[in-house]
Amino acid sequence: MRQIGLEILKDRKSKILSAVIYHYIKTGKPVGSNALIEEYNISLSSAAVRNLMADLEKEGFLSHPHTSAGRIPTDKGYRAYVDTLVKLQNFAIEEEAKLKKEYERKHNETEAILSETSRILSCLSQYTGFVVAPKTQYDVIKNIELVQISNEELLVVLLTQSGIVKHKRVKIFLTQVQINKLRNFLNDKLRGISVAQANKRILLEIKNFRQNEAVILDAAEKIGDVFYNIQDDVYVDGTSNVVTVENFNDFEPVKSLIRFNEDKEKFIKIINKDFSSTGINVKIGSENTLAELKDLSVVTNVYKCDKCAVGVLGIIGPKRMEYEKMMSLVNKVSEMLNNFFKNKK
Amino acid sequence: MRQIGLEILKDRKSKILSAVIYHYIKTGKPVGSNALIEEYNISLSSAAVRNLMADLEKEGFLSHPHTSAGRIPTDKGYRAYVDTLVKLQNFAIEEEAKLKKEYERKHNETEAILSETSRILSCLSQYTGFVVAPKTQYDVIKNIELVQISNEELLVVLLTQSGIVKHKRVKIFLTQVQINKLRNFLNDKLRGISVAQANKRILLEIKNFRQNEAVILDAAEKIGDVFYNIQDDVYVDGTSNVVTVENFNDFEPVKSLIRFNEDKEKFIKIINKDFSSTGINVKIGSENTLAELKDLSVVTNVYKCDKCAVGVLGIIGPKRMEYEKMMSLVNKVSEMLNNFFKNKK
DNA sequence: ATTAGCACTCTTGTTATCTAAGTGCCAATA
DNA sequence: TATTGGCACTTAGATAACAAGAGTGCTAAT
Repeated sequence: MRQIGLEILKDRKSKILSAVIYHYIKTGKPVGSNALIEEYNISLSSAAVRNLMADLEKEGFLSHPHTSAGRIPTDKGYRAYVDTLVKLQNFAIEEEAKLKKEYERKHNETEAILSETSRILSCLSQYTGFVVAPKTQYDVIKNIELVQISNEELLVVLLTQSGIVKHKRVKIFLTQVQINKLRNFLNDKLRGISVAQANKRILLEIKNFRQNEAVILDAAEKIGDVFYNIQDDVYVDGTSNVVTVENFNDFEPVKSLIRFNEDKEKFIKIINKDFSSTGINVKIGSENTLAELKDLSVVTNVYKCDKCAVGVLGIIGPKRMEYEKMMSLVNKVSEMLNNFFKNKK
Repeated sequence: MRQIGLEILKDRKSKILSAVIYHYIKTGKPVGSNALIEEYNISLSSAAVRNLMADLEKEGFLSHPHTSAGRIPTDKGYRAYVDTLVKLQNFAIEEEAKLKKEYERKHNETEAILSETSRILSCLSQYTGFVVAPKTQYDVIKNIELVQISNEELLVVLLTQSGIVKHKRVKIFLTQVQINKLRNFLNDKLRGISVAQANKRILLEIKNFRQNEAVILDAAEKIGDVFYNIQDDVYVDGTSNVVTVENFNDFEPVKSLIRFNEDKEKFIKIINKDFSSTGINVKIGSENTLAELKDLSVVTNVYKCDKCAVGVLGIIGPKRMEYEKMMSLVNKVSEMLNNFFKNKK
């Protein structure tokens, strides 16, 4: 982890850096020395400020679009800003109340809550909001239901602790009596354990239960495979918010963002890989492993369900975002989602 | 319905119109009189062509970006082109084979097929492809499964003829014995009828079955409500394809297209309203009721499942699209989806 | 009816010029 | 020695002038 603290940035310098970034985020235009001393009470001459900015540029925190332009932050600059200069804001009381109400309104369907949460994130941030569903692999099995839907296909319906319902067809044919036996067997043996463990457990139990009908055990084995191939969902909202001339002036970053959004599988993989550490997580521009995100910043947090199954939520926006606000927002919303799942138990 | 046939366009004129639109679609630049006589074998002078183009402009088929520019088609021009001048092309044999293979590969999960179909549409068109799932209201009930998931919530799982699985939580608590009775009751009475009729049928049957336990009948009534509020799904792919400088040079149409895609409910409503007539359907620019689509063209066709439950599929692209190709594509893909559902029965 | 020819219009690209913003550096200063 | 005022220098961006090119509309001739 990079450690760029106030320690190594002399006090005055860090004040300049902070002011430059703050101002750039507000205006989107390169910040000159005069603009700085006018708008922030800096008791220095413009020349002194220029010297300091030149230093900050040498150290890699700021850069120059061209010789005669003001300074703009580099990714390293944003990073220092986020690491040391940002304080989480308190939420406006009205907004928090509004949020709470939203969650109380429809509290039954987990999927609806997740989708609503991504909408809330996008609305309040004015950027792209997303919620990756609790990782099914770490989720706990609550119930398994079986329905014969044709003479060659059985529908397996899985309900997890976090309230998510998944279903999959499997090539199996059984009589009603056999289905009942299998259902009891599966629920008996798998209820309460994680989805990831399910397959192993089935194989284990099959060994112990040789007295059961072979057909049923074969079917159980087949169903075991289902648990490996469960695709998690992701809810994305507000992509159009990011599409503005203000944020970008050519189509490429926009295109790649949309493409990223459309490829759910990739989305989930990347998000889970890069953003699964606990606590608020910020990746700025090139810090993102994915080329599609190199002109964007991502702010995330994990949320927990039953202390083990976890999901990730967050926002994606331009690098020039109000980090304080966004981090506070993501923090608050993940808290609320935690609460939702806590009450669910 | 507009009727702009060859009847009212004198033969030579319609040839000019056709050539102008064809050329504009290819190049994207206003078409001048010289370009026309050079590239298409028109045995007229440029002046004569100019006169004809002036006529076509007066009649509203062409327009002028500015005095000294060539002509571009109006929406009315495109309409005439599509209505009278387009012939469906045959599909390249390799492409058709590729398509067929795709459908044979994964033929079990209906949802997967629909999602795959939207991907195929987007890939082959290079625009946005979409598939609206078969209208659940017109779909036929195949099976209803019930799972008590807590001491206040019952999960209702609905499987339809077209292979789509829907689930919803309902505030009901029953014993296992009661659940079994209710399940039998529901499947007995509802299997084979359409989702739209389900609620009415339940109410009817409740009257006839007063001997049953009141708790169960109350639950059945509650479940009846579920059938009213089923949200259909829509699968969209390739939105990023439409986002190019070639198609647009400002962000607004792109933004509104993305926003439209994100609001599934609105999407489905509009598509169902405007595109549910059978046969290939084309709406050009301002012919779309939705402002978001006024700079785009939409090509759709319906697909049938079991002769009654129907869905819509199609593509959304710039007005300047190759209509022949797109209409042929949509036609072919809807045919294949029809086949998929026919084999399913 | 069709065409050749020409004046006219408008876009596009190029070049030159000017202005404003902002830097970098240096000599003066407290 | 740290800070400051001053000044030369650089660059983007705006504006205007100009030429070239494309294409039209109209008219007179065929």
